[in-house]
Amino acid sequence: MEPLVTPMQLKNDRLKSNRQPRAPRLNRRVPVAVPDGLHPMVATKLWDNPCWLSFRVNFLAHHFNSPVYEQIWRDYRLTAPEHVVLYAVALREGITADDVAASSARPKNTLSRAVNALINKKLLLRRVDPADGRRRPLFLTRAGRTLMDKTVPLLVALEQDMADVLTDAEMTQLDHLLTKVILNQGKWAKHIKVENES
Amino acid sequence: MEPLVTPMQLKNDRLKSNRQPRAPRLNRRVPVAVPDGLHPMVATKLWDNPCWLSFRVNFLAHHFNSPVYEQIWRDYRLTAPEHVVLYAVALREGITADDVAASSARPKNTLSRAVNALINKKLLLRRVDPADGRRRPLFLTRAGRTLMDKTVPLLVALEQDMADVLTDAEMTQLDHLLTKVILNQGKWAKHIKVENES
DNA sequence: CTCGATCAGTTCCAAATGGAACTGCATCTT
DNA sequence: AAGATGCAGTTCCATTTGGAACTGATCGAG
Repeated sequence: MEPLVTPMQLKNDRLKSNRQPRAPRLNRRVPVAVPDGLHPMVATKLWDNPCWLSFRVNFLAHHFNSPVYEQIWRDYRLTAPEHVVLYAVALREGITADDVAASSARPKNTLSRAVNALINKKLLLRRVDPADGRRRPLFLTRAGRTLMDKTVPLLVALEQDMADVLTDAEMTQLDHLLTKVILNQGKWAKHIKVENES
Repeated sequence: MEPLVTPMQLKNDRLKSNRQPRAPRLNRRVPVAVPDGLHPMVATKLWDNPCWLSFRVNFLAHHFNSPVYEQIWRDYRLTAPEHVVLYAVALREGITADDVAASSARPKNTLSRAVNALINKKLLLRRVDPADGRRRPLFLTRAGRTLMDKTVPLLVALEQDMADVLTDAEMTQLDHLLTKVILNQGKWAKHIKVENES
């Protein structure tokens, strides 16, 4: 019988983990002050976790997405994939469903359904490209544009709340570093699929 | 009839977007060299998008998670939530399913299922905390530990491939900035739910 | 003590999801 | 110019998902 850990012990024991991190690449700096409400397991994943980057990025993505899509559903009855489509078209009219798929985290059949739902709701317009009969470029209707004028400020506001602790210089830094990693994608996305079982 | 946009035009037209960004807070620096394979819509979302942070973070999370979980499924027949649980317990034995839920992006019923599946597969052990009969602390079996010794290096390797473009100083910077934003969570997570319709 | 509040974990079930196969149009090859 | 190949988008359907209600145990107020 090994000793069990109660939440209280967890809270105070954070530093003597019974599992040493493997292959740490960074000099991990535990911050001077750990906020009071921080769940001890979140602290573990922040500072006792070999996957420092993927945890941070996943955590932020989740805690940004879920409240946003919850509110967009409550207030405007749009599902997450529907809003993804609408948002992408708002950024660039005339894109196709495939363009949305390529730049988002959803498979194309999910987006196909979302596009059709939005067309039914009269928020989106689908034409046929006269130059290439396979492509169906998408456009916002007036109602769609009006809707985006309400939801986009919401997203921007949450982003700004999130990034608020950062100085302008830090925001620029963060933008720069994340962009650099994303642009490097071509070099890492392939590494993983090597041992195909087929 | 508005003019339609073909993929070729899209590729070359990236800079004269027909939609001006709203409320830009950063001096967005379009990088000197845009990589060749970059999908034009990804470029739009990078540099013509008021939500610079959430896009980057979502993009990275998705392009990290999906290949990793695909491979873990192929090679070890673990679902994503199962691996999430196993990974969390490997970081800290004796946590409960609730601790995993609090530090991950999954609801607790999904994790409850994953825990039971892992127990069936003899990878996880669930005891009862004698000090508090409600808590069921989780531990790895020997097989579970062996499995993690194989999958964790995989995740670490992909992370390192991702972060490879960054210098050590930049990695430290990025770690620091993301951590800062996460620790600020208490201040932004609440802002959104204000207009409850009930 | 006892009763209501709370908490960890599970079950239920309607809905969303996504891999794979399919349709139909366009382009390439010879 | 006909067949092969490729691409955008859709459909099918088994599986997963996750909100909500529930169970069973502990805690805490009076």
